[in-house]
Amino acid sequence: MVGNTRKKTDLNPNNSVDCVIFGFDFEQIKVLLIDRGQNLGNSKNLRALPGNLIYEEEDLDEAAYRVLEELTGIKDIYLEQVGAFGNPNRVNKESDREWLKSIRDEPNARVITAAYYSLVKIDDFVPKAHSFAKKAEWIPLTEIEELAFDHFEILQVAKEKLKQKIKIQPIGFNLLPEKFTLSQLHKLYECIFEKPLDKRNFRRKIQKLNILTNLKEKQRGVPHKPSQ
Amino acid sequence: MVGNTRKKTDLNPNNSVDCVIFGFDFEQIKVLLIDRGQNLGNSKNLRALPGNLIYEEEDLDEAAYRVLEELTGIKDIYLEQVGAFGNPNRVNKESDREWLKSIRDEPNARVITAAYYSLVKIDDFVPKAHSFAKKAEWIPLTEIEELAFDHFEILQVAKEKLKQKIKIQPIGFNLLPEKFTLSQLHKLYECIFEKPLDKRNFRRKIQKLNILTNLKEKQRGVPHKPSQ
DNA sequence: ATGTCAAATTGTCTTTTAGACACTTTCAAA
DNA sequence: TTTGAAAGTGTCTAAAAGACAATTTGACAT
Repeated sequence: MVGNTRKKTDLNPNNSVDCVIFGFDFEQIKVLLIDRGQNLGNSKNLRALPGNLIYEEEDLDEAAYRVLEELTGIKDIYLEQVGAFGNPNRVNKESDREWLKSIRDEPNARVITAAYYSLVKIDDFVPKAHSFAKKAEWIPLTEIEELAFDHFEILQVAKEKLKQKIKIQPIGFNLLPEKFTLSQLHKLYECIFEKPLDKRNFRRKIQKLNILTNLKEKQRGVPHKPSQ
Repeated sequence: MVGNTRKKTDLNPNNSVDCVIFGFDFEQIKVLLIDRGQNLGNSKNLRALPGNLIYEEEDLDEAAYRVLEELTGIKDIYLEQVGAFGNPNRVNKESDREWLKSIRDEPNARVITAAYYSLVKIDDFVPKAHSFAKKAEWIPLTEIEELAFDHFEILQVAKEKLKQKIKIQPIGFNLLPEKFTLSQLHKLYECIFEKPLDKRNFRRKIQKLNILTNLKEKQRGVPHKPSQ
C-alpha cells in the first residue's frame, strides 16, 4: 500500500469535474465543448465537455469554476451539480486513453467525476480556448451525437436536470441580467422542452408568475415589442 | 509524483459512498445509522451514515449496495444518487480523525463521497451490524441533530431529494411490494412533507392517480379497512 | 404613398387540479 | 350495550392549464 505522498497543491489523480454549459442564442440551445486537437492517425478526435482533475485541497464547486475558466475563459456563471459519474469504464475509448497519456501523470488512474451544469446567454460569454483545449466552441445540442469519455451520458442527465429545474424555478439562471423579449423566453422554453408551447398561455403564465418590469423600449427589425 | 501502484482489488483511498436509508414504520420516518462504538475519552461518539471507501475497479452504484450490505446486512433495495460531496473539510471533527486512524491505511487522504438514498418499510429490513459498524439502528429523523463527518448535511440534501422525488413519482419506492392501507400511505406523506394533509383530498388524489387494486381483506385493531 | 409580410400582441372558454370542509360507519374493547 | 378511535365518503370553490384566431405594428419593397 502506498503512503499518502501527495502534497496539498498536487492534483488529485482520481477526481475530476466536468461542466455542461448550455448556451441560448435566441434560436437554439448550444453546448460549450472543447476540442482537444488530436491529430491521431486512426482514432477519432471527439469533442469533450470542459473538465479536468481537481486539486488535492479544493472544493468540488471551486474546482468546477476553476477548470471551466482555465479551459474556456468563462467565469462568473452559476454552476449547479448534476451528480457523480464513476463507472470504471468511463474511459474506454482508445482515443481518450491515448490523449490521457499525453497530458496526465497517471493516465491509467481511475477517475470519478462530479458534473456541473449551467444555462447562459451565449452572447455574454465568448469562449477562448486555453490549456489542453485547442478550441472551445458552442455546438448545437441537436448536432451532438458522440463525445469523449462518458460525456454524452453526462450531457443527457444534465439535460434532464435542466428541464426539471426550469419547471420549478422558471426563469433561466443568468439569462435575466439582460433585458429580453417574451418571445425570446418563449423560444427558450420550447428549445428546452423540445416541443411547441402555446404562445398566449405561455405569456400569461410568465406574466402572472413574476414581477417583471416592462420597458418602454421597442426594437427594430420587423415588428414592434415591449421587453422587461 | 507517485506512480499508480494501486491494484484493481485495492481500495480507492479517495472515494467513498454513503447511504441515507429512510425507513417508515407507519408512525414516523427513521434513518439507518451506524454506531462506530468509539470509546474515546474526550471526543463524542457520533453516529454515522453507513458508508465506506470504494474499490479501485467498482462502479459507484455497486459500491453503494456493497457497502450498505457489508455494514448493515441490508440488501435488495433501490438506491438513487443524491450527489457528490467533496468539501476538503468534510473530515474536520477530531473524533472522526481519530476513528479514521484506527481503520484506514491512509487516514489523512482527502475523500470525496457519492451519497445515495432510499426509502423502505422498516419491518422488511432488520439491520445487523457488521465490520466497523458496532451497531446499526433506525433512528427517528426528528431526533438526529449531529452526525459524523458531513453526514448531517448529506442527510438534509437527501431529505430534499426525497420530497421532490415523491412529488413526481408518488408511491414510495419499495414500500409497495407489500399491501398497505391508504391511511398508512397518508401518514407517510405527512411525515415526508412535515405537515398535515387533508385526508379526503389525499385519498382522492391517490386513487385517481394509479391503478391500485383494492383487497377484500379487513384488518382488526379498531376500525375496519380495505387495502390495496 | 401604398401594399405586403413577418412577428407581436391579446381574451375567452373549457377542463383539470387543488383545497377547504363535517358527518357517518365500523369494529373492538370496556 | 355503550363507547371510542380510526376509516370512509362528496360537494363546492378557486386556481391552473390548455385549446383556440384575429388584430396590430413596423420594416421593407413596390
